[in-house]
Amino acid sequence: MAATINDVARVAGVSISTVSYALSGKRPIGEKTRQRIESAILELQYQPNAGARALAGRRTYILAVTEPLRPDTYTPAHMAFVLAAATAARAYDYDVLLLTQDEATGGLHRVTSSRLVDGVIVLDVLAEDERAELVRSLDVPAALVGIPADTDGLVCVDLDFEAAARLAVDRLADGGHRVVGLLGHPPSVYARGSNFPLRFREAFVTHAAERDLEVRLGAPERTIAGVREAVAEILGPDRDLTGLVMHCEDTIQMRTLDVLCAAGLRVPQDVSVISAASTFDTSTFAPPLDVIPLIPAESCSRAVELTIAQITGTVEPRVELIPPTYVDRGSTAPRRP
Amino acid sequence: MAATINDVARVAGVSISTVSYALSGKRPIGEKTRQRIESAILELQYQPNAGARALAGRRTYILAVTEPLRPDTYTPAHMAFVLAAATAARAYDYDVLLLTQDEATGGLHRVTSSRLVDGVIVLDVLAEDERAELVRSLDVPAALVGIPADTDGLVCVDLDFEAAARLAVDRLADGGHRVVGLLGHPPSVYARGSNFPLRFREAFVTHAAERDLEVRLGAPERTIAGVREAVAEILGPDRDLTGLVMHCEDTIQMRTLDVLCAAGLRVPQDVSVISAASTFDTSTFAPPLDVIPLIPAESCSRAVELTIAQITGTVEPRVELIPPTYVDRGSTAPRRP
DNA sequence: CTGAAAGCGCTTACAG
DNA sequence: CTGAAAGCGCTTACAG
Repeated sequence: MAATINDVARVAGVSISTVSYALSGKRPIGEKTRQRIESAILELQYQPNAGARALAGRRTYILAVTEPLRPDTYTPAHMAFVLAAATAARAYDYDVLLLTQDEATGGLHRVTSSRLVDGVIVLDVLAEDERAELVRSLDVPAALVGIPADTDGLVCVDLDFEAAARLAVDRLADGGHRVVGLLGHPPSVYARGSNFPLRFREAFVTHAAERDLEVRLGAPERTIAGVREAVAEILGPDRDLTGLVMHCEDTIQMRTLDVLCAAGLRVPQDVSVISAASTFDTSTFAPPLDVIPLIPAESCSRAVELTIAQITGTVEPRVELIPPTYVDRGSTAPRRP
Repeated sequence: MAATINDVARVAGVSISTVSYALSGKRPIGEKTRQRIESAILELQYQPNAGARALAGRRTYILAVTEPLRPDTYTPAHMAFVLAAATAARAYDYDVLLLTQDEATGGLHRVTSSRLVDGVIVLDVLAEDERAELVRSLDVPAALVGIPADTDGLVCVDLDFEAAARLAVDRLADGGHRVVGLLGHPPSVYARGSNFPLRFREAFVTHAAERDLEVRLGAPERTIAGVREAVAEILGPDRDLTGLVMHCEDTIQMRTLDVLCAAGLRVPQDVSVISAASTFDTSTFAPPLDVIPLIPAESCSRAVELTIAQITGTVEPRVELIPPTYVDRGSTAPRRP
């Protein structure tokens, strides 16, 4: 039914190897020849057979993307990464095979050893992640978006969460704030061993100490009551807190702003607020928030790049940290006496 | 490097065709033979090469899943469908190739005509959806989850949203409620041409008229202010509304409950509330809500089933509507005089 | 600049 | 119940 390379060769009056080389560009083709091949391809609507190409070329042009999507996972952010990975892959003419939960390791094993995929992108990496182990032992082209506890032999890419935390602290300290708070993820997220919330929190505490700030930590549940409670606690009985950093889901951030507003606290006049390592758009919040963005496209396209580099050559194991940037939207101000 | 079927055959002392048949089960194998083959496979850690299998067997065991993930799309719900499709596919030993936005039609064309995939699952179908056209003209095994305006020649599966709307209306009407409201999606969702919100709303209005109810419609924005405004409007100046159906995102539903609570209205004593066609868990809401669930696993596994049936045989074009069910959690009560 | 041919690793009639 | 062999549709040395 579908046209094959033989059909194209016949119609163009050349050999199939010439057609193949014309397609891959791996050797020079005469001008008239290339024209004849091109029109034959158009005429026949030829599309190379993926299976044959994979078998002969030892390359499927498919990348596995594993994203466990665990319960309690914050879907929009994780999906943003899946999407970014897919988009980045397409930019290199790769397709993406989606591997989810139950398949975390079994599926990875299956698709790599059957050569269904040329490489692997690992998303939502835990500090202790069996997928990291597997990738290491499988010795397959791969990149992790996130940093496991043991990075030995692995290629990892991530936002520099420690630097992001320091950036937020410095912004507040430089503004003269003395008492600052961190509103983090729900407790279960820290318990699960997701590594970046911990990395952020530790760096936050450490650097705040270095800058001589008093630090208060909150880990609110998603409910309105949970947020209200955490905010009240972090503000303190005297409401002496004047700097607030939020490293959590958009729902919690929006609710926090609701709560501050209801409490009669103005941003930034009474409290300076920074949204840290956020994947969502804080410019539509009321008020718009200063943000240190976490850009999925950035880490994912680098991860794809490094994976493909491994497919076509060699890449030294490494941990690449992406430097954070600060976007000012007027939600911070110097502390008022 | 990796073991091939030839290695297995050699180690087991049989021909490669016997190994192949042992693997596929397409012809009976002697007991001792099967044992020898099995242990050879284990010993060599043999995994059939996907490319070779695709080429010779004309089957890749991959399904394309297209989910545009448009801006303004409600990610968690859509992801739930992608996940459900992936899970359902794996149950049939199929993998899933993820096709996103820009690739809506171009990608579909590419992966089907290169025989990269055996079939297609189309998610988040619009009333006018170019993917529906494409699937029709490509004549590839496919199923849509959702109902386009023109279903001619297509296989479609979806929750029966009309029946769901009637179910909700009947519940309220039977409880003696006379003034009922529908809190729907943000206006942009209706504008976009997503078909199920419209199907639900129309059936709601029609059936409420049949049951002699006064109907009020709201389409709030996601913000707290937007919800507050819509709820106030729907309650009416006299607050004579006693039945409320919500067909919208969880954020809006949670905020609506906040607003009702703040207004001093109790559920179900003052207002009976039903969550309709919801993919999320309403049992953790305060209060837990009666729900007519929309279960992604249901429609997706049926869609996968019908697609695979097309791959292996013939399936008549059809529109399959899944009957809704009602889960009582005590958020509705008879109207008090 | 181009072609003839081997080979990638399977599946499946065909034969016994 | 099992084997020998053709063939799936490409890529890529090898040769000219």
